[in-house]
Amino acid sequence: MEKTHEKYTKMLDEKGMKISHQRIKILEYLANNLCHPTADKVLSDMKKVLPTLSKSTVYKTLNALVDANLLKELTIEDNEIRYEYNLVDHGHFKCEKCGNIYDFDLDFSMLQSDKLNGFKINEKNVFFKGVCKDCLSADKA
Amino acid sequence: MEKTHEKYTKMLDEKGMKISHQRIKILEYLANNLCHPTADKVLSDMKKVLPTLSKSTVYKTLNALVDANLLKELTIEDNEIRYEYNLVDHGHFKCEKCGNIYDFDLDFSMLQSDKLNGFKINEKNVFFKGVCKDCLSADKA
DNA sequence: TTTAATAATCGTTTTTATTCCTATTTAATA
DNA sequence: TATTAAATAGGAATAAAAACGATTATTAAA
Ligand SMILES: [Mn+2]
Ligand SMILES: [Mn+2]
Ligand SMILES: [Zn+2]
Ligand SMILES: [Zn+2]
Repeated sequence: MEKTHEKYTKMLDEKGMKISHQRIKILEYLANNLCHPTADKVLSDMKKVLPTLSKSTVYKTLNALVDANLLKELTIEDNEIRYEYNLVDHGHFKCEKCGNIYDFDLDFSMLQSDKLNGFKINEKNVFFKGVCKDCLSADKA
Repeated sequence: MEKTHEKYTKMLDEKGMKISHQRIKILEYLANNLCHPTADKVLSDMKKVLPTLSKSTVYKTLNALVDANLLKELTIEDNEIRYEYNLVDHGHFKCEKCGNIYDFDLDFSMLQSDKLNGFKINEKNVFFKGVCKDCLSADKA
């Protein structure tokens, strides 16, 4: 219990962030929930454990963790920001039926264009939309 | 004048959409403004020509044109939907300094992953973020 | 351990993009 | 031209995210 918290305490500390109970718990939540949750899902799930946790703290903390490069922000749909703990480059697939977001590996070095010569590229994003395997086979039945 | 409108009238007609002055003008605007404008920019620019044009008409029309596959929707940032007339697959680069969005060509057939075998892919999106050439050279000065 | 300074949290309010509502107007068609 | 069905205008409603300010927690020094 204390042991696992030490990990997140250290992560926050290394980024020069003040250690708070909420920050440790939110970071731990993201590490254990790799489903790309929205701020709202983070809040509603964590209220069960931290009943006094506020919406504004969740938003502010998630943004702070993104700024510190401890989390990444995903904008697949326009109406929701999603967060993820996995910082390794990978692509995303969102199923239009079930709404699940799937990770997939991709060689990001292949993604280049002569038109961007002289540009400083800080971030590469790849996302697909469609229907996932499970939903396709469910349709046949 | 009439001649150019015939083009957009035909495009709407072929999709089974009712022809209206607003729809023709909005489609024409998107064709002539390949800068990936937001609904708000479409409205404010077009108010100069159509002063009675309403917000709700712009939103409803843009959505209808996307549904009819006459426009494509871009979600690069979470807080704004952008629209574009160019339906050919291409990547996008958003400059974090000036906010400009640049198009670039890319071989989309290269984008695949074994993990997505059996998935139905309807849409592929690629966007980068960083600093554009112009902003970089402006920084040196 | 106490204290003081600083930063985070909470609860609320504000902002803003988008959608919804409906009376009125416009377009399609017979 | 008259009928009908759909689109528009204008404003109200919605909801995610950010801003605000009082309170509380964290940190580091006394
Ligand atoms: Mn992911
Ligand atoms: Mn484009
Ligand atoms: Zn699915
Ligand atoms: Zn720039």
